[in-house]
Amino acid sequence: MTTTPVPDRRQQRRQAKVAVILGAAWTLARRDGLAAISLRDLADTVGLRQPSLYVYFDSKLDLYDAMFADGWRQFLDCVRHDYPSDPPEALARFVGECVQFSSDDVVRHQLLLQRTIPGFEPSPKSFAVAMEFYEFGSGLLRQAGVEAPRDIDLFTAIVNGLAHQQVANDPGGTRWVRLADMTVAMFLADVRRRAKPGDPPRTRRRRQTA
Amino acid sequence: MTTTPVPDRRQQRRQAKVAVILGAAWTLARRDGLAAISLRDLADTVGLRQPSLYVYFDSKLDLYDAMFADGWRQFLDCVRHDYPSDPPEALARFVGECVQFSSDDVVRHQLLLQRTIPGFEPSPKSFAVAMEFYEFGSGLLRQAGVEAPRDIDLFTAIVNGLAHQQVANDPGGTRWVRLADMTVAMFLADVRRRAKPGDPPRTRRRRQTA
DNA sequence: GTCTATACATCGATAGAC
DNA sequence: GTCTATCGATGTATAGAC
Repeated sequence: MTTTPVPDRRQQRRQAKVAVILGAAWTLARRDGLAAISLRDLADTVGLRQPSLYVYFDSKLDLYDAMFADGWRQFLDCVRHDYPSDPPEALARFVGECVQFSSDDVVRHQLLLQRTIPGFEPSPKSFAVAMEFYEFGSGLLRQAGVEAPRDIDLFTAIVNGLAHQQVANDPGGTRWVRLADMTVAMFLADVRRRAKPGDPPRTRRRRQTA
Repeated sequence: MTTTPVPDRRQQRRQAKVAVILGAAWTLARRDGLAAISLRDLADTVGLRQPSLYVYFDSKLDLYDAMFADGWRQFLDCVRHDYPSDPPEALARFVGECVQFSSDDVVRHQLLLQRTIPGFEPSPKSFAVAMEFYEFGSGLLRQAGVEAPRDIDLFTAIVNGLAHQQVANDPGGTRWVRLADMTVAMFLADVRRRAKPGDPPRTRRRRQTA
């Protein structure tokens, strides 16, 4: 969505080529490691010479930035669907899919959730995609009755922890994915337990749009 | 502990120099990023020429391996002390210190707990130090009545999650460190709740030595 | 052990022709 | 937009003097 009312053909061709390059970059990253991507390898893969990549990306860090946004879009596409009407059930489903998503691609998980590339900082535009994901997850949490910042912090830590352990110790498997339901139940029970004394009526906000 | 009964002076001098180099390597890693360490920079810092580093390390990956073992030793030194006699209390203290330790040095946390350096795999000797830490933590867990592999998996995920969020979103702060007590209480309550029906008498093992 | 010197392959990045 | 040519820096490694 730029300000151009009719995105012309060149822009479309360009974006299509960018998508091809990004796909090749992910493949190379999975093969050699995220930090070990070679721009010459990448150029070869897509039938270009190395300097020609600079037509599409200002630098290698700019390539990482595009991959960062691309990865969070994949994440959003993965979890944005219909959920069970029962909020706790929906939350458990969401957590399981998050952990599975990380497990499915280790280097993607590294780029999105760990900060390991020296000098890389996501641009505001790319970071906005990550925030969109965060807002979506916050909506599911809210519907399950979780709104305190402290509880949200704890929740993000738990989900990240499951994903991290899955990626680090059982990549491609389901050892921690399988703990999602049990973990969400533990978390929600604890939130309710701590909210019991007094139990002030929660301030209902307007429903989320996501 | 080598097989040499009396480690001679040269070995001591050598190990002292290795320690100096490692210290400089950590400093450079904190400044430039873990993957961005330059062996020429490192040599300059300790008053050596680049080829001379090869007297102490076989390669750059071998340097990372030494840093890996060094970091886990630091971790062990940090958490190996007297603990409250109450096991849940001890466990909470332990978790808080783990998260704080990660928060204190982001690149150290990256090297020890994330696998981000392409091609780096800890040697068996270095990995043994990490296992020693794991055994120590398992001992504290066992004393708190946690022995099921599933519960241990969940616990490691939770601790890692707190540490990761602390490092990624509030480096050097205490935002997730402060959640340690509450989180351990939540975890132990859930373990007890799930163990309630039947409650088979736990097989008591001999007390840990650590 | 440490140095000088050198070699090689690879990397990100830039200049300028077409 | 794509290319050739080139740059400086890097990691790795070796030879040989002291």
